Amino acid sequence: MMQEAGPEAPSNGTTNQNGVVAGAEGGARDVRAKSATPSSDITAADLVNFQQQQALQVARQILLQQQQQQQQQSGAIKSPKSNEKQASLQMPVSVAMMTPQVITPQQMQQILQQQVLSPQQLQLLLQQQQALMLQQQQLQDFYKKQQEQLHLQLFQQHGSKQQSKEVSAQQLVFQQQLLQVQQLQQQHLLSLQRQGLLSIQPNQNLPLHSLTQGMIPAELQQLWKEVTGAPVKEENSASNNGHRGLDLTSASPAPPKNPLLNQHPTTNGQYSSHTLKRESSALDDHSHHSHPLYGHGVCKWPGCEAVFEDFQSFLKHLNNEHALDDRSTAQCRVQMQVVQQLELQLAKDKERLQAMMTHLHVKSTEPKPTPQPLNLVSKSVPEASPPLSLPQTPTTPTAPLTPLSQAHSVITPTSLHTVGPIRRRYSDKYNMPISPDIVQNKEFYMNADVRPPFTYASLIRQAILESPEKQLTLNEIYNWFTRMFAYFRRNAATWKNAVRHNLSLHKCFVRVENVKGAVWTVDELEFQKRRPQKISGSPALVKNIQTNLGYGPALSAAFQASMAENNIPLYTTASIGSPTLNSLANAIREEMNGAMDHGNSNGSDSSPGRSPLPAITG
DNA sequence: TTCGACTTAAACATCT
DNA sequence: GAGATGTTTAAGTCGA
Repeated sequence: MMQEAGPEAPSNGTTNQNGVVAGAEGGARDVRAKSATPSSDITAADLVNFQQQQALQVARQILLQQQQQQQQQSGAIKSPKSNEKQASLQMPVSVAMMTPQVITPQQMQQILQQQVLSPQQLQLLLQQQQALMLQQQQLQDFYKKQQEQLHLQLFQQHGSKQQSKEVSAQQLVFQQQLLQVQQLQQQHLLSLQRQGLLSIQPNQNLPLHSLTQGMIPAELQQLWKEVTGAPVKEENSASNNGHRGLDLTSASPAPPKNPLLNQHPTTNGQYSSHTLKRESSALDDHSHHSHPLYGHGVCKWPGCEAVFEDFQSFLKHLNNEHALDDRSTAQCRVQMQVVQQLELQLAKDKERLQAMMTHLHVKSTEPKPTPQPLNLVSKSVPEASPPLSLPQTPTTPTAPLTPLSQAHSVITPTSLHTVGPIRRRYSDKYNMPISPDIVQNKEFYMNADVRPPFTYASLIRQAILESPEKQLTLNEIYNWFTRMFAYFRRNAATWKNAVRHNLSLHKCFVRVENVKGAVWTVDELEFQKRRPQKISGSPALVKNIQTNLGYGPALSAAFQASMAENNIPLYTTASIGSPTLNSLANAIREEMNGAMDHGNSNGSDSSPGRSPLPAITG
């Protein structure tokens, strides 16, 4: 009846094994570019150069337009001489634009913000800003010149009325244009402020630190002290113009002292931009109090920790104390640096983890340079050892490495990432109890959609043995599977059928009629019987196992020695953060113990909880 | 190449 | 009748 044929049931277990490893390996080899990003390449000197070039272009354009307009408006008045005079204005203006004096607070703020802007954003803003500044400057200069010229003409010609009117009209036009440009600039500034890209008023002072792109931790600390402890120096608005003369090229033309801080400027820029936008949106939404800067009645602004009774008070405080000023901006930058540092650290650790996993994977897929301990041990050893195959989803960093032993046979370039049913090779023969691995990787198997590297028979047996009465109904076995393994929460049609099939197939599973219906139990003797006869029973078997299985004498000795320590240092060290390796050690122990058990006695149960170590070490 | 273990799919019977 | 349970067969993979 195909009662369990589900949509997910694959027609062939090998269909979904294709090419996953390549991607994973590619990911593992995802070497992050350490080189400077475009943004980090932009130094203050570059900015100045860029500004100069932009200024030249814009100035020429503006002058050209102005000249054309002037020619149109007062063509009769203009003599070739005056045109020459106008043309001669280009030079001083352009030169003037090249001087640092034209760097306004806005521009400086742009530079300050450069680390949080993408290069594209930066260019765009700079262009806009520069164009507006230039327009204004040009108009002012031009207006000045026009006035001078006007006076000259008036003096020379003693002012014919008509000319005077035309000149007045010219003046009016220029004044209007000047006003227009000023308005545009105001709008531009407003828009910048709205976007959170500009945080200070034109006359506000800028901390010199802000001009440095890369900051070493000491600088960060110093800056943090300044911005959190020292009062804000925003009073020198008048003398602030002194910063106009600030030589940016000397301010921070040097490359970042700490290259790490500038590795992801683009990302950083996006982040900061998003953060600011998010904050503004959060501020807009006063209904919810899950403000990231507000928690447990405390302002979480770095270095603040002010206590508030309600959210509204906090919001007021936030708007008043942490408004858009240079102090807040600097604090924000510091916080960004902190985050960036953490992200870098995380990236490093991720990379390290990837390298570790890649290394282990490569090792496991190597032809056979190293012995294949567990797998082969269990193979020749009789039943019970749970096959230890590597989980097929390296994408999950927490993938237990326990199954290393079998990895060489299970992990293949095409199968490594397979999540669906695959034809895995369990070279062991249920030799060992799987409980240590399952227990220690419980969390992993419960959450990761990874096929457990154990045979159905092993799992069924484990489920039954874990039950208080050592017996389970079929449904309870199902439940155990789904409870213990995320993988079995899907593909039910496949694995449930397999479970039933295994229950019926293996004699070790005995169906018992119970009051609550039919339950399944494990016949351990039958389970043990399934082990190859040639192995069981002889102490020499173990040696045979170890040698046959690739355990050289030295390795065997070393292995047993390490086992004697009961901790298996090699693995326990690595398993500090990874229960998998720890379970690998347990599995090895189990494997070895299983072999010894069968070598020494037949009755030994391989159930979890026993202490296999003495069997090996003596 | 053969064999055994294992997985998967499927058909079928029985029971609830 | 539908679904769950249980049995059996067949085909295929894999390692020894």
